[in-house]
Amino acid sequence: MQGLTRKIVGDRWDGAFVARLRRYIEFSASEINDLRGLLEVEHSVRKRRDVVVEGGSHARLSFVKNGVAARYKVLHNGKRQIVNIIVPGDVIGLPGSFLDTTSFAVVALTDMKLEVCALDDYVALAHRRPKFGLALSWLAVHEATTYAEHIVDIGRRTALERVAHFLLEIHDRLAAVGRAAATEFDLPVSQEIMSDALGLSVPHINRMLAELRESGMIALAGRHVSFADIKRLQQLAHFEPVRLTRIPAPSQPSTIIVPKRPVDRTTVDRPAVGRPAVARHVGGRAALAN
Amino acid sequence: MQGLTRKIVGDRWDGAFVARLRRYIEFSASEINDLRGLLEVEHSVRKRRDVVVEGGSHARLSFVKNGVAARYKVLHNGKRQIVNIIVPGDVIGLPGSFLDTTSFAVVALTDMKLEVCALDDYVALAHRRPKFGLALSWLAVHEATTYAEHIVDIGRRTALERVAHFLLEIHDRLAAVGRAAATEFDLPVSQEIMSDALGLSVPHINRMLAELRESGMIALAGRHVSFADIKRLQQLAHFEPVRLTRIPAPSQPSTIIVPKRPVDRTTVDRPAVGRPAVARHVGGRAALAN
DNA sequence: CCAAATTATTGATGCAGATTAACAAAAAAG
DNA sequence: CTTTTTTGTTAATCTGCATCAATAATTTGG
Repeated sequence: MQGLTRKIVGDRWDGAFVARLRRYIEFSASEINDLRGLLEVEHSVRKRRDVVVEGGSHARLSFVKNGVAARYKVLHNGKRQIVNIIVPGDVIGLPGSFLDTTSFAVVALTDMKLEVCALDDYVALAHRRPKFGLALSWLAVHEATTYAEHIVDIGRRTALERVAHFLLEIHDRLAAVGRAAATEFDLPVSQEIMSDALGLSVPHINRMLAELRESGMIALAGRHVSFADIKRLQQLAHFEPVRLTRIPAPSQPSTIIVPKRPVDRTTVDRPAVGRPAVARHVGGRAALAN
Repeated sequence: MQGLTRKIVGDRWDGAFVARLRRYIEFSASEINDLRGLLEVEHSVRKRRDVVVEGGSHARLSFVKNGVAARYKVLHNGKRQIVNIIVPGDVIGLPGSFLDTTSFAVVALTDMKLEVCALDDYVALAHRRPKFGLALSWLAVHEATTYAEHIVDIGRRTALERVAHFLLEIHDRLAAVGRAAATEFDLPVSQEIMSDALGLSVPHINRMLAELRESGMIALAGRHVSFADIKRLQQLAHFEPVRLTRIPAPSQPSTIIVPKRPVDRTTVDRPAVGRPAVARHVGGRAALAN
């Protein structure tokens, strides 16, 4: 299973996390340096342990250098729902550190290495360097988008589609940080984790994986997954990777007060797509942007 | 149905949206004024129309002054999943304006009034006034948290629990912007919308509502809902409102470079809660924060 | 105020996926 | 290398909710 740990990028001190921020906006060496000043020395979390992100004034952000975790919630009926799988380059503490009544937990699925930073310090940095505040916004929006995709997954996809979508998403996110090859990767989670992430039972996950194998879309060897027919798989799963725009550069660098903008032929209110976007049982194809 | 429109706060020009930002951090009059400078004149969207939020350089943020909308995605199999119900004080365009491949749509469920602002302008403002960048982060984190709750809802709650949770959540969010009384409100959505939000069929939504009524937890008159036994309802739904911390004030106002922090007895790695947090079929109770 | 469209309600039938229960195969631990 | 623990696999049975269908009540719009 250590094919998973194939170290490619992100193991240098400023690896995965800085790379992640640079996906949204460029940072100068001195800016990166300021951020570095906030980071505590590297932390380790062992497999199966909880990653703690206390709220209040002890809130922190943890940047994952290495390893995989799951953010989850347990209901009183004993059922657990995993909300997101966390991979290198992701940030832990994004919902958690901001919540009064703290309600999601994170458990390490493998041994992990983290860079930890006090939220207060990060906010102070953002006051001096606004780009960091914006970068945090983009990070949070990215997170929200991933969650939105998961809602669609669980709410409206069949079991087979869900499993296919899960494989494609995890692969895509690992590949984005150099942890996966083009059409194959080591799945970093057990079927039990998948079941709690997808709202399905373990036996059924197993059957769906078997079905994907039998129908020739994937090949499985232990936890090593290869996409034998990625096109068909993507089509089945209705998969579309999440890609954010970059943070726009400010048109006029600063200080000038922008005048009130005139009304242009804007946004809002338009004929929609022919029929009632809210059709009774079915719906047509999707409408527009958001 | 116009009990819904009981105008309390949020109808003055700087109503719901500014109030929303102030939930996270205090703004001075001059700061608010800068924001005001970016807003285009008020826009209207008619019921059933799509709210357009184009991507790329035409991206915009729309602040809901009035009315209700739904953010959704339609799959190729024709099924629609509503990801979130949008109420006054919410922002439209948070995922949408940041996505390259634009994949979520927003439809107005009632007539709406919006304040629209170009994303580029907002970002430029955030460069001058870092607080706005941070406020956007908090807004996005709030959004992400709501979505996370929806994942749990759809993934692990029974149909009855889901409907109960939906009612409580919408009520809580409406009450937060002065659009609902303490234990009653006008449900701003049809059962069909609920069905697409909760991943259930319309007939089943109907049956679950009937069951909640018969068991004495709610009373229904058309779309007017009263919580007859809110305690029991909350318990059934395992409901916990989303409450974010406020943005911490910077300890040293600015410019001073914060020195590298020493390692304190930190976060991470701890015995977890007794047994394997990842138990086979069930799970124990929740563990820690995030 | 009437016609058309949308929304709510109720019932009968079927299936996707849960549940339970073994057992096999791998990892981990010693 | 052996024991223990975790993970994977398969099968039999049961059920929650979808689906389909039809009708009643509302709302909207001309």
